Order: sequence, then C-alpha cells, then structure tokens
Amino acid sequence: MKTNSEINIESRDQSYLVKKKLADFKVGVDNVIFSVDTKHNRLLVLLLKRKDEPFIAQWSLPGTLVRQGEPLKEAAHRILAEKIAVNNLYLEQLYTFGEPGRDPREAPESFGVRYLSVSYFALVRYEESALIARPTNNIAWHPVKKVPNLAFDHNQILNYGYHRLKNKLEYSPIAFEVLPDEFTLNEVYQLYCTVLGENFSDYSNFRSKLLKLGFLSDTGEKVCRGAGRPASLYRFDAEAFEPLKDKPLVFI
Amino acid sequence: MKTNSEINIESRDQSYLVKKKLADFKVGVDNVIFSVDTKHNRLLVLLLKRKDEPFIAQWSLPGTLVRQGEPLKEAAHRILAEKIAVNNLYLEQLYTFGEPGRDPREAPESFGVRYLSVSYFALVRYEESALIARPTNNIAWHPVKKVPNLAFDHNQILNYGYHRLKNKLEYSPIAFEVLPDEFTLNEVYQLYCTVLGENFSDYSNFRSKLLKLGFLSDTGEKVCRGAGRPASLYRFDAEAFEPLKDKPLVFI
DNA sequence: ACAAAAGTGTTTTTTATACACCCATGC
DNA sequence: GCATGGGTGTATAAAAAACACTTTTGT
Repeated sequence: MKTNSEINIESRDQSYLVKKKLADFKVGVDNVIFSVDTKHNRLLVLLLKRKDEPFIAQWSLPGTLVRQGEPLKEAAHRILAEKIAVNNLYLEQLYTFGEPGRDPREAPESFGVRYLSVSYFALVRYEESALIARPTNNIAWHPVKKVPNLAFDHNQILNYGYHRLKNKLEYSPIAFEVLPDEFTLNEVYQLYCTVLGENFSDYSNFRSKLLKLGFLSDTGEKVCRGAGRPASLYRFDAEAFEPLKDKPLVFI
Repeated sequence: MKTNSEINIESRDQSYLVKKKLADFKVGVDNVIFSVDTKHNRLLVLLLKRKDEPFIAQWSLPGTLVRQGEPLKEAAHRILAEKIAVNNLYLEQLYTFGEPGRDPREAPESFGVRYLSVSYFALVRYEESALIARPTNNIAWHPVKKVPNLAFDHNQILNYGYHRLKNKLEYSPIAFEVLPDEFTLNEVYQLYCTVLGENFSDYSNFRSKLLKLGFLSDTGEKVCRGAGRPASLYRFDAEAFEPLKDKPLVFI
C-alpha cells in the first residue's frame, strides 16, 4: 500500500516510476560433462553432491560463480579441471538460463541479486579422465539414462546438453577430439552407438561413409583387441578436414 | 609490490589469496532482428544509432539492460517492441558474450562491474513491421550484405545470428511464423532465396519437396500477382506438422 | 500471339540401407 | 575348426538435382 507522501515523492520524478531499476547479477557457469564408457557402452555425466544450501546433499552439475576478470569459458575450464584431469576434451557454450527465481537464494520479491547460469557442455574421454577424489564420495559419473533429480534447473540443462551432444556428434567431428590420437574404426563406431543408440547405422555402412569423407588416414599399424582379425589404426587428419570445415557434414 | 605486513596478513588466511573475488554483472540483451524485404529480395537487419557514450553516433544492435524481476526473453521482447510493431515474429536465444573488457565501461583493471550480453535473434515480416520513428533518423533497416562497423562486439553477434538464421531456415519451419496466414509457394521460395542465396535449389524441386512434407494445405483460393497464371494460396497446418516436430527436417 | 508466372512430370545421378561374404586372429 | 571381430562388395530403394513441358493469366 502506498502512503500519500510516497505518491507525492513519485509525482516529482515520473521516470523513477516508469523506468524500473536494473538487476544486479552473479553469473554462474554450469558444466554438462559427458564421457563415453566404451567398456560398458554407457554415456555418463559427471555429477557432484552439493555440500551447501540450497539443495544440500542433492546431486548437481559441477558449477562455479564467475570471478573478477575471468572469461566465461575460463570459468568453465576451471571448474572442470578442479573435478577431473583430462588431456583431450571438447567444450562449448550451451545456453543461458536466467529466469528470475531459478535460484532459491533470490528471495521472490526481494529484488536482490539474480543468479544467471551460462551452461557449457563438454565431452571427455572416460578412459583417460581421473576424478579428483574427495574424502567422501561426493563426485561420480552417472549413466545419463538414469540420473536422479538434480538441484536447481539442472535436469533441464542436462537434457538440453544431451540433445546438443547428439546433434554435434552427427554434424561435427567432435568424436576425434575425444578419441586417442590413433584409434580403430570400431572405437569410433562404439562411441557413436553409445551416444546415439544402437540402431543409428550398420557398421559397414558407417565405415564406408566415414572413410569416404577422406579425413581419416590409415597409419598402417595393426592392433589386436582380443580375438578377431587385427584392426587398422587410423588418425584424424586435420589438414584434410580443413576444407570440409563449415560445411554441413553428416557422419552417421 | 607486497609489503611485509601484507604478507603476514595473507599468511593468516590463505583462502583469501587463493579464492578470487566474484564478479558483479549487469546483464544486457542484444537483439539481431532480421527481416526479409521480398520486394527487393534483400535480407535486412535492424540497427540503432547510439545516442550515448560509449560508441556514440555509431550503429549498434538494439539492446537493453535487464531489469529487476525481468526474465531474459521478456527483456528481448521489450526492446523489440520499443523499436518496431509486428504481429508475427520468431525469437530465440543466440549466444552469451561475456569476455571481460567487451564493454569499455568496464575499466581494464578496475575489477568493477562486468557487462554481459545475452543475444537473441529474431525474424520478423518486413511488410508488416512498422518502425517506431524518432525525431532524428536513428533507427533503420540495413541490408545484411553491407552493414557498417558496429559498436561493441556487435558485428560478431550479427555474424553469428546470420549463421543461425540460415541453419534455422533449413531445419525448422520458422519461415511460416513470419509469412502471412495465407501465402503462395513462390513467396516461400523467395524468402528462402533471399536468406540462403539464389543457388540453393530449383523452384520446382523446392515445391515438390515442401508439398511432400505434408503440412501445407491448399486453400483452393487463387491469387493473381501481376502477369502469369494465378497462384494457389496455402496455409501452414500446425496439426499436420505436430508429428514432424523434433524430427530433423530439411526444407531445402 | 506472346511473355510471364504457376504447376507437373521425367530422366539421371547420387546417396542410403540392407545384407552377403571373405579375411585374419585367438583358443 | 570355429567363434570373433575386421573389412569389402553388391543389390535395392530412396532421395536429390537437372530440366523439359504444360497450364493459365495479362498485355
């Protein structure tokens, strides 16, 4: 309810009423970090058990608030490096979530600081990544197919990240940023199967399509994986891929 | 240079050194608003001449700072509605630019407030949009092919928006959100030509592909556009499109 | 009649899909 | 020998691309 004196004050300065105040923000970065467990054919996402309120003891995406002078992408790299050690990774910005009230620390009508989340999605190699362990078991890879209820709007962020991952895999060579320098075609195939599902393509058709694109070079070396004929080791040829950059490729 | 006393203070609280301070942000929304001038076959982008420092008198994307309690998308709608009046539009979030120093108002080493820009891209119908004029000529549609040097990092944002627009047009039915309720197939074709370039597809192949998708219904009405055989008016059938949603469609 | 725009159909080429089958190795 | 995974090829179906041709209007 407005008192008369308040109305008088307002009438002196109309623009004060009409022009709303600007919001002050803290900006967080939340990472959807995927990895492919080729042994068990599972797509995994890295989750952290929260140690603080709000949502204490609930699983969440690894996130951090952006520091003074820190670029957004660097913040994403920092939180990733704090949790796992990897050599190769793919990282790109996903989406920005900024609805008022997405963080309970913003009191509904307090008009205090807002929490905005710039999300990033990353793909790392499971076999190569070492979790930076903590005393208690508060960090773990979860199969994407059965993630629990997450803190904040993190389930929404994760779903969007999963969607983007599937698209990226079909149209960009991000798989090769995550595979070791030398790999067999079957390793590529397994990675695609795990992310996109079993029925996305037949192996022999996948092979010929991929080779016809012309940016995989056969090293001539062979490697034995248990029983069966030894497989050729291939290498991603960045130079040969260069002209294909920016073109709409389909890797299926 | 550190004095001895400072070092003593620091040694009491290591975390003060290690943990950097959080950045405080103002969040802006910048819109890349496209329209298609079908008369002259040009893709246009809406630009504003800045009235304030920094970059005074330079062209820029229409933007605004986010207010207290205001969702990001609502801020995007607000700034759009302030500049043009439209009935139909397509609007989606583009990318978030947040490098330190992207706004000169952040003094390089001041560690003051940072300016983050969440960009949106919009497609509106040129014929239907009315610019909300100002005394001086400080708002105008510019052909995308020849935009001047823009304020801030707005050229970068525009380029990214243009890239996204072309992709969206190929994979989503956003054209129909911008066309009138009833339209001829040639109008659709012209829109695609203007955005994607002349050589993207032959008209008759475009026709058959589009009709085979099955979500355009012939109203039976004919319309004459100057000389030549009268064209059928079509309607976008949202119900028929429903099952195709989320599927990777190609409209080329 | 003729130009202009709408609309249909046909031919050719390329790509996708589904398999069948041979090859090299471990056990 | 035979199971296992690696690798090649072929037959069929579908889609993309190029373009010839018919229809209906204005002038």
